[in-house]
Amino acid sequence: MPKETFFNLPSDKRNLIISAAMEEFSKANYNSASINRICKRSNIPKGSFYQYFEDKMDLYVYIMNLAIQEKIMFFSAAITDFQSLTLSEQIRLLFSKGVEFAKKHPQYAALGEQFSKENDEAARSAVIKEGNRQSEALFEQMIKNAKEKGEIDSRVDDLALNLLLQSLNSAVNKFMSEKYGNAGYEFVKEDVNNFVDSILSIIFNGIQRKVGQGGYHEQKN
Amino acid sequence: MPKETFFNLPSDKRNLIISAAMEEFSKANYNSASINRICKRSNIPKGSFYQYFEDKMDLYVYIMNLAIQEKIMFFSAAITDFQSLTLSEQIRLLFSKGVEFAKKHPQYAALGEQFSKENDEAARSAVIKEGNRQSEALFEQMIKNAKEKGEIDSRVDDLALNLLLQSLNSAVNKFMSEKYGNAGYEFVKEDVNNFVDSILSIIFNGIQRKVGQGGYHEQKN
DNA sequence: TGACAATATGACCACCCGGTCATATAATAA
DNA sequence: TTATTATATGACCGGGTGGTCATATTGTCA
Repeated sequence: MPKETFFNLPSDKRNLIISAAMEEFSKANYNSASINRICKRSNIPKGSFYQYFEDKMDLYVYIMNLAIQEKIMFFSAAITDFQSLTLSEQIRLLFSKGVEFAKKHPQYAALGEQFSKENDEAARSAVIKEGNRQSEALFEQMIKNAKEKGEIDSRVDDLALNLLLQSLNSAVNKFMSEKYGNAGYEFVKEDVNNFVDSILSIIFNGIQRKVGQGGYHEQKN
Repeated sequence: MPKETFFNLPSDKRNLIISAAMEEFSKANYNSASINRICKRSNIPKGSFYQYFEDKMDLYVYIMNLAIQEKIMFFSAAITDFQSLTLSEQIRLLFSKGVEFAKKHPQYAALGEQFSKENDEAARSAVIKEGNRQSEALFEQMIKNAKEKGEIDSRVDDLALNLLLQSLNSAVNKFMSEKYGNAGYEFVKEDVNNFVDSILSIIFNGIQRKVGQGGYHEQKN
C-alpha cells in the first residue's frame, strides 16, 4: 500500500499521480512501464515518488486494485436480482454489462486487458493475492444454478461450458474493438445487443441445422 | 532479413543463435527481450550479433516468421482432404491439431502466445506485414462452405460464429495449460479429445434442455 | 608469399532504468 | 522564538539497454 504521505496529499495532486500511473500501466507491461515517465507526466520529482510509494510494485498493485474494485462495484450494482433471471438472461446481462463497462471506463478496462497479458509472475501474483477474484467463480455458480433449475441439459460438461463462457466474454470485447477500434467506444448499443444475441443463439440452440422441425429460434422449449 | 553473413554461418552456430532468440522472445515481449541475454546464451559477442542482424527488430521479425511458417506447414500437412470433411470434423481436427502443435512445438506455440500479447505497435506490424496471415481466413472459409452444403442453419451469424470459433480455439489451449501446466504437455490424448467433444457438443446442439425429444447426442440430423 | 576482402571481437557510447540520500523547505508545537 | 517533525527535491548510484567501431583474425585468390 502507498505510504501515509500519499494519502495526505491534496486530492488534485493525488489524482494526477493516479491518472498518470494508469496511463502508463495501461499501455506497457510491468517491466516496460517507467516510473520516470509517470513522474514527468504528473509533475512530481523522483524523490517525491518514493515518499509516496515503497517501490514500483507498490504502485502497480495499488493501481490494478483500483481498477478491480471499480469493476466489481460496477457489476454488483448491475447484477441485483441476478438469481431470479434465467441463464440466458444472466449471460446476456453479463456480456452487455462488460461492454458497457469498457465504454464507461476505458482506462480501467485497458488496465484489465494489460494485466491479462502480464508476463512478470511476481507482478501477477502480487495483484491476485491482494484482489479477491470472485469474478472467476461467477460463471461456475451460474452454471450450477441453471442445472439445478433444469435450464441446461445435465449432460453438458461444466468445465467446458465455463471456459466457453469465459472465452466468449473476450470474444464479445474483441468484436467491439475490431469493429469500433479503441477510438472512444462510440458504438451503437443496438449493435452490441445484436452481436450478443447471435452468440447466445448459437450457445443455446447450437449451429446445427435442424431438419423436420420448426425454425431456428423456435427451438426454445 | 538477417545479413548474408548469418546464413554463411555453420548451421550449428546458426541454430544455437536461433534457439537462444526463441527462448528469449517466448518469455519476454519485444521491449523487455534482451539482445545481451541472447548473445550470452548463444556464446556470441555483441559485435558479431550486429554482423548477422540489422538490429533487434530484424531478429524479432525473423524469429516470429519462423514460428509462423512452422505452424502453417504443420497445419497444411494435417489438413489434406479438408474439403471432404463435415464442419464438425473440420473443427474437431483443427482444435486437436492445435493442441498437438503446442505439444510437438512448445517453443513455437509460446512464441505465438507471446506475439498475441505484444504491445509494441512497430513490432506487431513489422511481423504482420511479413507473414501472410492466411490462418485468419480459415474459419471464414469453413463457415461459408458449411453453409453452402447446408450443414449450418443459414440464420447463424457468420461473424459471430467466426469469433466464437477463434475464442474457442484459445479456450482449448487454455484448458490444456490449466490442467497440465507448461510442464512438458504430457497430457493424455483421450483427455483432449473428450474436452474438444464437449465443446463441440455445445456448439452443435446448444446447451438448452430439449423437452419431448430424444437425448442430447441424438439431436444430430 | 603477399594483398585484399570477409568476419570476429569486446571496449565503448549515450541513454534509460529503479532506487537512494543528503539537504532544503514547510508545518507544527513549545 | 526555538526545537521537532513531516515533506520536497534532484543529484547521484550501479546496472542494463540497443547499437557502434577500431582493431584483430581468418579465408581466399594470385
